[in-house]
Amino acid sequence: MYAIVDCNSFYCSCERVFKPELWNKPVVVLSNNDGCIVSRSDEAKQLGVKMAGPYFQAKHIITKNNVAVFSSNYHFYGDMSMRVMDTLRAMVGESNVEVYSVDEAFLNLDKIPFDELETFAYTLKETVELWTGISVSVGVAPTKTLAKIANHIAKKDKEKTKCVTLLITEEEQRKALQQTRVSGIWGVGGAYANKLINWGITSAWDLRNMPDDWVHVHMGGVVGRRLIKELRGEPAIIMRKELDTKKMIATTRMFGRPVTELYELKEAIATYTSRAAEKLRRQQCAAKTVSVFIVPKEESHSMDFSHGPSISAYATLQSATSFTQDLIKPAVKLVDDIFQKGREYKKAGVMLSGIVPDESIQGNFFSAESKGMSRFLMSALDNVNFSMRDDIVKFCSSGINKHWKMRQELRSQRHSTRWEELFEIS
DNA sequence: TCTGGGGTCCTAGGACCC
DNA sequence: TCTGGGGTCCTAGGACCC
Repeated sequence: MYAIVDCNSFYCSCERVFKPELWNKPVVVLSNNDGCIVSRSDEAKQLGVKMAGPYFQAKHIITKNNVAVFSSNYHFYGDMSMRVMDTLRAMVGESNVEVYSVDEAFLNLDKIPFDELETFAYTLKETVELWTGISVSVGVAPTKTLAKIANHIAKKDKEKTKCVTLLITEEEQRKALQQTRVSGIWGVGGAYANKLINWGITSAWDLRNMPDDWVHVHMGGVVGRRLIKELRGEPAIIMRKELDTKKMIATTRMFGRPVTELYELKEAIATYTSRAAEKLRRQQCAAKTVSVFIVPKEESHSMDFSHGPSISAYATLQSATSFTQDLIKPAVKLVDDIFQKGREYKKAGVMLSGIVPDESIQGNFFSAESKGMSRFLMSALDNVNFSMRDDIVKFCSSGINKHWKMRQELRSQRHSTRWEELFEIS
């Protein structure tokens, strides 16, 4: 049996932990650049604030109803997430927890006796809330996909379910699948959902009853086969060892205002490259490919928003590296190649790929002897930036003023990760 | 005026090899 | 006259997730 434990309105719940005056009040948290709404409390949902909708469009509802608004505070949320995950590990053992995202984790419950599953699910929920202040919903089922569906049901009617739903018997599963739209299935996104509905397949139950071969042809081959197996209660997506080494590392940001100058674009790219290189070193890896992209601002009058096409270029390095200076140089050069004078840009990003473990880096016959020094410099840099504050030491090419920096006007205090912002009780 | 920032997996097709 | 079959590796692109 699997459980999925999913934090309720995670970012909002984090903000509330240190602000009891917001309990039972509507709260929303914005994405970077204060662009979209990425977390809503139940009260905000009831007011009609849309998930992932642009902030400016919901502003009238927000001011009218006195909704509390926060910019994202990822240091804080990351720390709270760790506390939740540590609690789960303490309860089922480290090897039975798979952290799936910042606010959810799959648990393997094979060791829990069948008739104790329900009690255990409630204990899980209550313990996390008691130890961290974050409320969670728990879904339990024989496969991960069914557990996700159980979790949705638990969240949908909290009064009735008390945030816990089990889909153990075939009867329970049938009912749950019949009331779930195909678009609500984990693994079915917009494209497949539309396709399925056009075929007359509207509920998860309908999909579950389609032949394997049909699903193979129409839903991405083995991916689709796995999906319907899971819906039928046969585990096909197993617990994964935590992926500690990423295969791709990206740092991308919208700008706070449109950018037109080449030097500003270069500063931004240098800054993002530094951040990406830091992530790379944290997982003790090196990268062989650097790609850079910029997105021009464009007039758009269409209803459904989409970013325009991005302009990108990549460079393959002679040998994989994790040194910031060796990555910034090619990255900034790529900006020269793709920049067009006279255009406005709204977003840029850097991606590192071709990632290999650091110890396996092939020596380059022609590279200078300075490698030891670089390594020393990098670890000094990371230590200072980690212990003091981000970016206190940086490369000059990153710029000093950063007029292009994203907006973040409503960020809360980093109560749990910064001494000078510690929560005070008077 | 104003719309995030990360990631993953799979498939198809081309280049290349023997 | 006539030109195979099987494999690997890489990249681009499409789907998905939160």
